[in-house]
Amino acid sequence: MKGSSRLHEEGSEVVTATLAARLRALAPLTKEQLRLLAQLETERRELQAGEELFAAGPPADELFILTRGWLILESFTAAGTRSIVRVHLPGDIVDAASLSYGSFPFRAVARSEAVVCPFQKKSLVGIFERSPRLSALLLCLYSIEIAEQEDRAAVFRRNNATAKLALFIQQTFGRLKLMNTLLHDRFHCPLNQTDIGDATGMSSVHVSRTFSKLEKEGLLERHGQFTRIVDAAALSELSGYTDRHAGLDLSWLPKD
Amino acid sequence: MKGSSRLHEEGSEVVTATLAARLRALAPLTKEQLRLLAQLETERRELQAGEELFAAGPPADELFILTRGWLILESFTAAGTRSIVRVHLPGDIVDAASLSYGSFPFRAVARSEAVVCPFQKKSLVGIFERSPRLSALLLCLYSIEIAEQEDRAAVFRRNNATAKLALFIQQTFGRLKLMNTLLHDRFHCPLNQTDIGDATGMSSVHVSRTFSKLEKEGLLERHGQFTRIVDAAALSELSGYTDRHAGLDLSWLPKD
DNA sequence: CCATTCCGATAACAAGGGTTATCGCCGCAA
DNA sequence: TTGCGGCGATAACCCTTGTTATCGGAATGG
Repeated sequence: MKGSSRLHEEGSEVVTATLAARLRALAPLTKEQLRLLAQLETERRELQAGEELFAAGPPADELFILTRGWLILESFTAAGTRSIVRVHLPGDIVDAASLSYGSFPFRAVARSEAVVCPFQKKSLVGIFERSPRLSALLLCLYSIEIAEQEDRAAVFRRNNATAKLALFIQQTFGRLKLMNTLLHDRFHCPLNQTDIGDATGMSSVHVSRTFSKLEKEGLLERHGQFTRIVDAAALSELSGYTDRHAGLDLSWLPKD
Repeated sequence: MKGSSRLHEEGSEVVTATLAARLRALAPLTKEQLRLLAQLETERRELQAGEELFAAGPPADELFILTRGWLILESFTAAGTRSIVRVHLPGDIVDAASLSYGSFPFRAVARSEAVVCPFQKKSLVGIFERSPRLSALLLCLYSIEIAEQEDRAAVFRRNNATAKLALFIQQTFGRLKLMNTLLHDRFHCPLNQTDIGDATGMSSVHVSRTFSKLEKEGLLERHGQFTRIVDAAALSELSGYTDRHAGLDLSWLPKD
């Protein structure tokens, strides 16, 4: 039993997804289009939990597709307070916004064992030149990102810890479920309560309080790093969560 | 003097910009590319202050480019609390994220006299098919949007009213300055303190308190709806503001 | 000219959540 | 086995901010 981690004992699955898979989940793609996307994912780099992918500052001429594991984007104030800007899951382009910038504004750190595929920004040109459909789909991916970010900002504006935590759980779980025919209604999260606090804008103490409250009220159950959503409807009520991967209209996409 | 509004007396300029102007500010465009963009801005619709552009819910097969005035995007919780998700200025695609969605998630309301150019989502196909460069630039526009939204979320996470207000002022002023060879260091904002509160996640009372504090400390001055930034450096220190329209790297863009 | 409405300033009070500290559990290494 | 470090739970205290209410000025309309 020594070699098998508790993770596998409890039935976790390895979370894996490519960008191609993510886009194909949005709309059908031809073999040629998949081939174009595959060119972005030829290189491969493995990261250990805690390893830094990039620091804030250095010039950014490449981007990374996260294909396995969890990765966070963090920023620090002058005073040293950390804020987790984004929790990345497989299929994400890491720090998608840095596409336009000369240097990375945030630091990226793996929170579990992870795999990324680095590619040159320049390689995107091939996609823009050869496939209007993929160009449009990329824009859709970015616009979904904006929508989710707007949802987060909307909840963060009102200072309600319960809503913040509920939204975090729903969004994270929703995105895991998207790429993964998942483990029932239960998911594994390698972030500790301090991380979750920095991601939701609350102290770790209050994350603990709020988690306990939600559990006591029967909305969820926890077992170590695993969370089971018991009453999704009630959670959504609290957070105002809407699944931004549903309700899409991509009928206008170009064919090729 | 009866007909001339106080606005003009104090030297406000009419804030106007097209999407073409916005993109051209990012990177040089050919006449042909400008022509393609102009096709999105052929229709035109005027709005009065307070007029609704669209409600939350109805099907969305068209998008709007705001070319003049101020417009806000608002959402309401079940309890009736309002949150202003986004303040739109000329050159913006209104609710850019709704590109991918079948219906509008938010309500859009003009906050001053405004002009929008409606266009069908389908018309974007022409751009994707004919200009890789414009396709890429659109993606850049969206990624800048994400970056600004991330900045907002980062500040909203830490509950610091001063930082929230400072960031709001800096981001808004920065974007006005971008499209507008502006009025010195002073700008006009048609939003009242309740609006600003709903946009920054604070009560109108606290907006008032915080504004007064910033003024007393000599970081800014107010005269009616006009605000003059006195100490931009100090404001940035408070909010951690960085201008997301600076530091761009678009060297990788396709030529055509 | 007065009534009404909108808005910003201010005060008093309440509360949600941050801060700090302590404790206990668990896994891991010497 | 012991010691150490990371993590979550819990308690006490306090501060920032929300809430409610009142007031006064400015603009608007009859």
